Amino acid sequence: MTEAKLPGKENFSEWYHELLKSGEIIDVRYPVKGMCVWYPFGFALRRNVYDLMRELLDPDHQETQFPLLIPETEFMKEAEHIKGFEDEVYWVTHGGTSPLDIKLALRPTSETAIYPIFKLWVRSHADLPLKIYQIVNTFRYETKHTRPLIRLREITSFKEAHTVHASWEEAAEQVEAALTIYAEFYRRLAIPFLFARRPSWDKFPGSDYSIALDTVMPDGRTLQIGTAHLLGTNFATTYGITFENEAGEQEFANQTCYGVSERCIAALISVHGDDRGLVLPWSVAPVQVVIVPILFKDKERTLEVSREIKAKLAEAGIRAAIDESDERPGAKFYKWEMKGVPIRIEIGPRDIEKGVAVLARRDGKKLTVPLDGLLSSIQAEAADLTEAMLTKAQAFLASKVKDCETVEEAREQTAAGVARVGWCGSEECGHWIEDEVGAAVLGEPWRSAEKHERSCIVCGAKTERCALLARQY
RNA sequence: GGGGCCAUAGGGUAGCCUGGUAUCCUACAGGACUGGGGGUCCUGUGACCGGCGUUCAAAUCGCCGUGGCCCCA
Repeated sequence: MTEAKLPGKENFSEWYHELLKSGEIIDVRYPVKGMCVWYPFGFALRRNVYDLMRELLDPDHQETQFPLLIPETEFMKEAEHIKGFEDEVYWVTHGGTSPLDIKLALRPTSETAIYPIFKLWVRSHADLPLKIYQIVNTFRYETKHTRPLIRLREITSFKEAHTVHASWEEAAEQVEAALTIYAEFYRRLAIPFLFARRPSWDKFPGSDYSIALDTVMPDGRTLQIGTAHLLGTNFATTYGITFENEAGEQEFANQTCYGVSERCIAALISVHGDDRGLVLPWSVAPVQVVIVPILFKDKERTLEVSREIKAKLAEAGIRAAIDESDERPGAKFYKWEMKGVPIRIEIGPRDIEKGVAVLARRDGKKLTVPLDGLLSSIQAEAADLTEAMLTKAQAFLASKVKDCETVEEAREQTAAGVARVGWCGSEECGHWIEDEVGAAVLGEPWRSAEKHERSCIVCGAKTERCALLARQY
């Protein structure tokens, strides 16, 4: 079944590409640059992950969907926003053979599709706050190298939320609420990350400020896996989103937007995977338990017991599968390990005689458990496994972030990790750092408790501020 | 933005320099024996990225396109 072994994870790029294929996540062979196909198994994983996202958003947001095409006239309204995206927009210029009067953009993100409608939906303070989200595909004509799930021309799974508020302060609170939701989302996926306030030159075009979540990939480069933007009244002014306040006056609304894309899946795969393949958290694994019957002697009896176990697990809401194929047991073990299944149950004639089963965790631990306590054993091991994954991932991230005092040190550190350096916060010093260190300024840590006196690595000014530096995907 | 490498069955490859019959592994299909960590044997299916050019003849040489990977900024 599963063919070639994976290259070692230390060879990250090769490992990642091979795993997408062998783990049946993404088929990269679609003949358009930067556009990939979800295998059914990968799509099942995607669905579970996005169901989790919905679960977290739905209490306070409404899901919706806006069109893919945006008329040029709307798209071109917000000057700063256009500047940020115009080089990477796909345009629809023809309907059949007739040129269109007004070109249509394939959304690179949906602000300019949504906000003209927000203008209609928002009339009075009673309509606020308005909080919606959609999970859609977006298109960006990337000129750099595309990478499956990481840098795409068609982003297939962009979860974007858009909110409207009466005041700037309330919008800023919403940004914090969004970050809290994302933190919980990634906690459940056992993916640790860093919050950073993006530097002014890297904020979302048209925003007041942007907060990002970055995780650290196995090679030490960072991956942005979520952003939240305080838009203030910038777009509201452009699109005329006003509301009547309690005093009866028309006022511009304050807005936020925040998004997560399938990069969350890239992170999931990269952070947890090992040399044997995917390692998926229990909460989102398409197959949580695989039962491998050991078929010799009384095959029918073994299959019968296996099916009973599967039925019992399914009844408890566990996604279980039996591998009844004609492979040898060893081949099945490798196959399902490649697919990241958290728990495997081996059951053969000898176990049935003794009333037990062998339970093997994806992290290698193996134990024999009695059949009548199987369900609770699985639940306990699943919880422990998830905890172990998070602990391991956190330790890795912690090992990849270091305080640096000098440019040389920072340069060395960012070769395979994240450097934290004193930074006065000026744009001039920021650019200097990027040039000299040869890494990007991710921004200033956000929600970080620890503050202490430093000096700017460039100008030497005393400051409590600092910057996170890294090579980015 | 700059530079390099590459494209041969579903996947991985040999052949290309020096033009002529496409190699091996794996996967897949059928069968037999097997079965607690990638089984064995038999039989079979399946490929030269696209276009143009050079040539008696192109996987091989040239040009263009498309797609992929890596490095640097």
